[in-house]
Amino acid sequence: MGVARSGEAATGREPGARSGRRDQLLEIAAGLFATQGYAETTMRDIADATGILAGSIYHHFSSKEAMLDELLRGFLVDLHERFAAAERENTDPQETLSTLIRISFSCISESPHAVAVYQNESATLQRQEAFAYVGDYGVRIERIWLRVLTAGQEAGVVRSGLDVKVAYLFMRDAIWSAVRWYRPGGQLSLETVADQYRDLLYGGLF
Amino acid sequence: MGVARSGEAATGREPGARSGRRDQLLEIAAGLFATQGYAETTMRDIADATGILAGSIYHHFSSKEAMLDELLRGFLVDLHERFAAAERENTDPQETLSTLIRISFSCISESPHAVAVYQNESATLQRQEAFAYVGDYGVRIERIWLRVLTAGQEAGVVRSGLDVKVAYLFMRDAIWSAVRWYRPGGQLSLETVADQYRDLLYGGLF
Amino acid sequence: MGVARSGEAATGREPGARSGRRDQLLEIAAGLFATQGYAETTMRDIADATGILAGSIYHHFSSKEAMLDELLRGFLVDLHERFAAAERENTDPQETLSTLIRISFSCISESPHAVAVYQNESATLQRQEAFAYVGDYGVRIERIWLRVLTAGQEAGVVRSGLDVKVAYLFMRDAIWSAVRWYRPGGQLSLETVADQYRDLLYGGLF
Amino acid sequence: MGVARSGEAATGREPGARSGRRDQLLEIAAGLFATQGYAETTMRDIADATGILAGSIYHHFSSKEAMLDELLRGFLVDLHERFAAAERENTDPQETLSTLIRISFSCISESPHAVAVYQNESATLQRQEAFAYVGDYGVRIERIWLRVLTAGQEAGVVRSGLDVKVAYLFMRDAIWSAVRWYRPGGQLSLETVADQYRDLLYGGLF
DNA sequence: AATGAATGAGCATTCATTCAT
DNA sequence: TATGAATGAATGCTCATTCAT
Repeated sequence: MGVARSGEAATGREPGARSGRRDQLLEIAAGLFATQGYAETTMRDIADATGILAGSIYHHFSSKEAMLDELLRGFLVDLHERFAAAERENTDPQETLSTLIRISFSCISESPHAVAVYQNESATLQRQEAFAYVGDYGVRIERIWLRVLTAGQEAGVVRSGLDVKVAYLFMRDAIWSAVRWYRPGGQLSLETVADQYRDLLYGGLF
Repeated sequence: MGVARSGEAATGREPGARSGRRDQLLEIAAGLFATQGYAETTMRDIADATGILAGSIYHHFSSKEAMLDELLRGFLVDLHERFAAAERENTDPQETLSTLIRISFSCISESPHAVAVYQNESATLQRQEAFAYVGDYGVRIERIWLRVLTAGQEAGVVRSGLDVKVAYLFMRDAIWSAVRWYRPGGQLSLETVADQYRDLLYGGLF
Repeated sequence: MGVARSGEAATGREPGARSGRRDQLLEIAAGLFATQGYAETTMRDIADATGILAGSIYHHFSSKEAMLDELLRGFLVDLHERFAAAERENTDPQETLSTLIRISFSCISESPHAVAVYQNESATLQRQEAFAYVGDYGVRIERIWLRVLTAGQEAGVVRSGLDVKVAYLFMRDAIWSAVRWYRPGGQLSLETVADQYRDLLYGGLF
Repeated sequence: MGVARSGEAATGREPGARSGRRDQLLEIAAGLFATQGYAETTMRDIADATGILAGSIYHHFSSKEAMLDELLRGFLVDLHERFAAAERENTDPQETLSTLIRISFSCISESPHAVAVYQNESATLQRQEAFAYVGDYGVRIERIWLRVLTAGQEAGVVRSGLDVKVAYLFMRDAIWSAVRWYRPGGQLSLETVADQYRDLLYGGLF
């Protein structure tokens, strides 16, 4: 978009804009993958939306799968890191849980496309060897949540009758599914949704 | 459909198995659509799994789309009817809500494939004219839940601070998403899950 | 045409109605071949129009090609016989020519479907070994016309400057093409058309 | 179309050959459509004859129908324009008629494939919405001929007893059908045929 | 005679990918 | 970097034909 090609100061690209086309392609692809589905999105769709020809994408990405991989891996690495940091830096289970929920909604807000793609495609993807890491990260993230929930139960702040695994799945699905209907700029602000969700979860959990 | 041909008793076909191939095909297709995705499932996949040739499917269904249509329409008509009946026959909002939740889990138990397909494909499908009814039924079902939640709020049993629309989406997503991970015959019985979900929702709602 | 198969008497079928379904099928097929084209007409089209299932046609005809064959062969045998008789029974070239033209229009009137099929498909068909006879009859018929035209030229009634081959093709195409636009029961009666054509041809020929 | 790429002179491409493959494909397709029929010609036939794979055709044409459309539209637009110009630029009816006939034979000589396809497929095509223009051009062309014939009748050079519509159909069919048997380089030159046809028509008309 | 299920070959079309320019 | 022509495998679908009932 508006890439000044002629010479661009002899590749003296300003930091932050980095490899323009590459980022642009990945962003556009993410949007299409999220709304149409990965399989339903063709390289031509991506190319058309970017204003180049399909074959030219291969100068930036080795395959369509590589685009999906980069998108998901970036998202999962970041998400896991943020969750892990939250667990590391907090001691109070209830506080930690609040942070995990807040991080989740931040992600929906910041990378809705990646979240949607993860929601829609991860089940199918995990069966492919190349995307086994998607399942791995899912497990690692689940373990964090389970540890926090268990700690909460031991601290007596989370209901003792609860199966923490069920509670985790319940929370995970409720929260992440919001990406499917949440439209930024719509009637509801993400904060409002996040607050209501927290109340609903807390009322049920504690 | 369900034509009882003379001699059916003679061939010892149990009632319910009815028009063999057609039902078999739809069931197999449903399973594949649910696990691989509609677009990712080829007519050959379905045919192979059934033990016939791809072209032969067209003796029973006019197109791949027709199979999806029959699957979704049957599911939605039935689901809507059960929800509508629950609203019609109950007066107490909390009781009604319990029934709606119970029906939802029944559906997940009885037609997991249809539920999964609906979960995974409805967003994409609604943009197609031929599947506009998918969105229509979604709206009708939402209205039922919203009426029940509002009635609950007016009766003072549902928290007054709650945005019923947000609460509905929260419940809907949490419940229906269970189809993605629930495996019949696994560690958790559906009843256990349903009970825990009801408790989590009630704790949050009331 | 009108082949009396053994057993016809046994079934007590009134003469003239003969083997009902078979004739009916061939007639319906002829109509469809004529209007949609042979390749574009499916066995299902024919079956639907007849009120039976496609597979059932094979109780009457061994193949789709067999239907076309029977249609064309019957037409060509009959046409050739009539032309040959006209040549045999007439002595005056101009009289004979008139008869040939009259026979042609009779055919268009009596078997418009067969004429149309012959017009539309003969070129493609002649390349197939099984339909080589179509070309053969074409040649035989052409020879009759050429003999009559040559006799007319020798008798001094047909213009001497004329290349009889060109004249024949001119006449043949003009006359038979009428089947493409002539609609019985329309504004023009076949007689009117035939008269005008004869005048146009005579004016040009003599 | 006709994009003069830099280096075209360098590659020594003669002007008129222009965008090689596309033109080549359309020409080859035209030949196959004309001799085998449109429906009977497969994309593989065209691709094989061109020396590429069937799928590659779609790089140049969006569909098989698009090829037919381009062929017919180009032919009809050109033919109509030439007929219209002839009517516009001539005052004497007999002279105009001569020109129309001459133009027709020119077309047969220059674009025999397009003429043949039009002859063979137009009847079937007109029923399809996308090819309605084929019928429209047919009507427009007919109107030109009818106006000229009528003017000739009023000027007293065309026989008064003639139904001009019948005369037109007679002429049209006789002339255009020649494409079916005329082979350039055969015994008869097109000029010879055209001359004989003109004489035959004039003898009949005037 | 007719049905209806099935076959197997073929068709137009799509699409990720490659590569010379 | 980008183009555009080409590939080759796959996809949904059609259709003449067969055959047990």
